[in-house]
Amino acid sequence: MFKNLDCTNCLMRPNSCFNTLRDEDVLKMNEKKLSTLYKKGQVIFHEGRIPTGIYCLKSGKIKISKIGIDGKEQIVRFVVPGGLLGIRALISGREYMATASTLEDSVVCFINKHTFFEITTEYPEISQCILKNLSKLLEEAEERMTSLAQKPVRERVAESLLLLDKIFRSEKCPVEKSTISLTREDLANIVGTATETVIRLLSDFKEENLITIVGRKIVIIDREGLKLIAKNP
Amino acid sequence: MFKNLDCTNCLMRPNSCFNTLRDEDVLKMNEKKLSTLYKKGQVIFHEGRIPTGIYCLKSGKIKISKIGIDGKEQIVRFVVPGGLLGIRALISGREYMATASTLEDSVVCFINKHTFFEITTEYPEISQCILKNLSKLLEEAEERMTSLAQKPVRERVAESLLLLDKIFRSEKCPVEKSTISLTREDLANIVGTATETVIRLLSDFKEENLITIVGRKIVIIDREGLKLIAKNP
DNA sequence: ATCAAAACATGACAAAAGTCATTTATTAAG
DNA sequence: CTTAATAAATGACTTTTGTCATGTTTTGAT
Repeated sequence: MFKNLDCTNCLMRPNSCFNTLRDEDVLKMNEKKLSTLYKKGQVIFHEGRIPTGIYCLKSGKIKISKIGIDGKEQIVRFVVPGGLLGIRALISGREYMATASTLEDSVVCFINKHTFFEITTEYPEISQCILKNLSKLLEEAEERMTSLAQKPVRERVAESLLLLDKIFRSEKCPVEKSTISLTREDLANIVGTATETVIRLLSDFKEENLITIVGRKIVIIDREGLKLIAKNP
Repeated sequence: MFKNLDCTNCLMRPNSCFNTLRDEDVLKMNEKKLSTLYKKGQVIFHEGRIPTGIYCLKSGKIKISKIGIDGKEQIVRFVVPGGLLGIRALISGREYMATASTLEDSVVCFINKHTFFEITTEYPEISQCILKNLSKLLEEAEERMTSLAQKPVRERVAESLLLLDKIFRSEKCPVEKSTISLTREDLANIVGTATETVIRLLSDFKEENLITIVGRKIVIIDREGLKLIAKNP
C-alpha cells in the first residue's frame, strides 16, 4: 500500500473543501483516511461501481472519463491536487457514472462514507464548498457542450491544448513554456474526434509555429495564437 | 404583471426543493415572492446579467441556452414545473452563464436572494436537495457531452426526440402518443447541427414510420425504434 | 378569409471529418 | 544496446455534414 500520510501538514488541505476543519476533526479524519499511491494509468474507481466513500487528490493528475459508443472513451474532466473525486456519485447515492484514472503517479486519500457524512453534517461550510464546486463543474460542462456542438475540430483542438496547458502548469513550474504529455489518443478523447485528425492538426499547428513537438510531448509556444484559433474569450 | 399566487396550495411545491417547509415559512415565502406570467418566447433572465434571486417554475416549459459561436444558440437543458431557475448563478455569486426563456406560456415565481438564503440556512435539507439536483444536472451534462462528442447527427436527433418526448409528456397527458412542438431550429440547437440536417433526418424518420408530422408538430409513433437508433440504454 | 411573415422542405454542391492501410518514431523492457 | 511494443505520422479515399439557393407550407394577425 503506502505509508499513511498526515493530514495536519498536508499542503493540499488549505486548497480543498476541508480547509476550515478544527484540529480535532483533522486528527479524526487523519486516523480514518487511507492514503494510496497509484501508478500512472491505474484506475481509482470504475464506472458502474457503487461508491463507499470519497477520494481527495494529494498529488498527481486524474482524468475522469466515460465509456461511450462502441466502448470509445470520452474524457469529461480532470482533477488536480486538492480536488475531490467521486463526490457526485456519493451525493446521488448511486453508481459512479464515470471512471477515474491517473495520468501520472498520484497520491490519493480515501475517506469512507460514514466519516465523510459525519464531518459534513458538522461543517455546513463543507457542503457549501462542494455546492460551489459542483456549480463550477456544471458551468464548465455546459460550456464544453456548446463547444462540442458548435466548434469545428480545429478550434476544439486548440481549445483543449489551452485547457491542458492550464492543468499541467497549475502548481509546479511557473515557466512560460509548459509541456503537455498526453497521448494523441487521450487528446482525441477530450476533443471528441479521431486520433488521426488530432495528429494532422498538431502537425498544422507545428507548421504554423504555434507549438513544437519534442518526442511525444507538446510544447505551446504561441498561446495567443492558439486562443485566436480556439475563439476563446 | 399577474395576480400573486398562493404558495400554500401550490401544486408544484411538493415537487420542489421547498417541500419540507413549515407552514410559517411557506407564508413568509408567500408574501415575499412575486409571481409572473411570461408569454411564450419571453426571456426570464439573460446570460451575463447578475442574479438578484431565484425563480421557481410553477407551470410551462423553459429552455436554458447559451450564446455560442457567431451568436448561434445552444440549448443546454430544460426546466419543467417544480424546478428552480438561476440557482447555479446564485450559488457561484457571478453572472448568469445562460439565458432562460419560455417555450410556452409559463408562470414563474421569483424569490429574492435575501429571503432565499434566509430560508436555506434554516433548512439544510433545501441545500441538500439543491446539491442533489446539481449533481443530477452534472451527470446529464456529462452524458450529453459524450453524446455530442461521439454520436453522429442521426443518433443525436433520435436521442433528442426521446428527451423532448419525456419533457413534453412529463405531467399532463399520460397518452402514449406525445407531440413535440418545437421549431426545427430549436431542435437543431439542442442536437448541435444545421436546421436543414434536422429537417432531412425528420423526413427520414417519417419515411421509416418512426414519427409522423402533423403540421409543425412531431408525433412519436415508434419509441423503441428511436431508442434503437439513438443507441440509448 | 386573406395575406405576409415565418417556418419547413429539398436539391446541388462543397467542406469537414472519419476510416483504412502503411510507414516511421519513440519508449520501455530485457 | 537491442528489440518488441506502442504511439505517431501520412496518404488515399469515403462518408458525413454543412451551405446556399429556391420553392412550398403553415401560422397568426388583420
